[in-house]
Amino acid sequence: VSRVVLHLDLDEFIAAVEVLRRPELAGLPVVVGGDGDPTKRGVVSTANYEARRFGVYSAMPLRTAYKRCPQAVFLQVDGEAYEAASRTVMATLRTFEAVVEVAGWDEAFLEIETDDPMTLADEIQRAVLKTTGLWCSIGVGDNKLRAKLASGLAKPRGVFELTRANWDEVMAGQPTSELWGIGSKTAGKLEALGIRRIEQLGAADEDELARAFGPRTGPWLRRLASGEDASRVSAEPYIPRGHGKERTFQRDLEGPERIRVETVRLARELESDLGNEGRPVARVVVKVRFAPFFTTTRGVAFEGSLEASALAALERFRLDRPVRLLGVRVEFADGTEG
DNA sequence: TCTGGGGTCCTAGGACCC
DNA sequence: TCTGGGGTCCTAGGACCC
Repeated sequence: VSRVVLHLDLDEFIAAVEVLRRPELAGLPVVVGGDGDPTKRGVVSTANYEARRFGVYSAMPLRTAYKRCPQAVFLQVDGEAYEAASRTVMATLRTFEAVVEVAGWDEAFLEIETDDPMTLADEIQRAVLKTTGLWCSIGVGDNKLRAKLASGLAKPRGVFELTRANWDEVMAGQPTSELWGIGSKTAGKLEALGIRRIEQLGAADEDELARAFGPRTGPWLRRLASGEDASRVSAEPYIPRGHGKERTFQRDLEGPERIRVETVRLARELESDLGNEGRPVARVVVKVRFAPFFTTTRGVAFEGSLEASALAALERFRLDRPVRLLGVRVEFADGTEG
């Protein structure tokens, strides 16, 4: 018996939840994002596979999605519905003899003892389908990193095993951006150093990486390329470091007074989100995105009230241009750093 | 009428202290 | 007249992820 790590990832999660409660949408392209109006500012949260065939993907502006697939059904994001579906999925996973780490609405890691992880993964996949009607893909690995990458390779509705044994065969020739944590910026910077494929990153000079990416990130990038990962699956409840609320306005805000009014509104909404949790707030940070798309932040130590602190932070901006987005965020004083 | 909203972690520079 | 080096904390920005 050996310990394995599984990573479960629900397939087209948000779109699948929507189709589940509206069976008449089955087989149609469905795009979930914003308030469901594809002529407004907003992006795609999830497109189902039918919509992806038209080139519609997560994070794409809704207006672009609409151009590519005007016949799609556009739906508003309904966080509570996804939250409820997610809870059922996680409860199903906890019926197995495993350490379960929730890693977002539609993802979880499981650490479990088994001789036959592939069969176990099949069982889990069937159990989730049975209790929720949702399909998932499961990666089997010898650590979290490999399990996570394996679930991507398993999609859709599959199971895939990625361990030290087949790492090179599967990953060595892939572009560095396939790794979890390397996005387009880092991939571009690596390419400028002549590093395109994962095997090249694994063989790269650590000092050169440290110079280009910093003392921790550089060596970490090289470790990623090896597939090694010492982090543990943990069932410990997660303690958030902070909480924020931000809003993109359908029309840019003009003038400091409007901006102040909306900042106060956000601060009050955030306060009500925080409820009576009573966690002490250390800092309040205001984010301003000026038109067309230039973002800066300013923060102050918490003083008096959330509203007063947010206004104090706002005072540190020069509000001489139209504002596209405002955000207010708190950082908790009893955070878990250290 | 490109470019959401919720987060996390790391980096670099300046302040400050010894 | 010239001008150290560590360490830590704070802050804003960047990159990434879902």
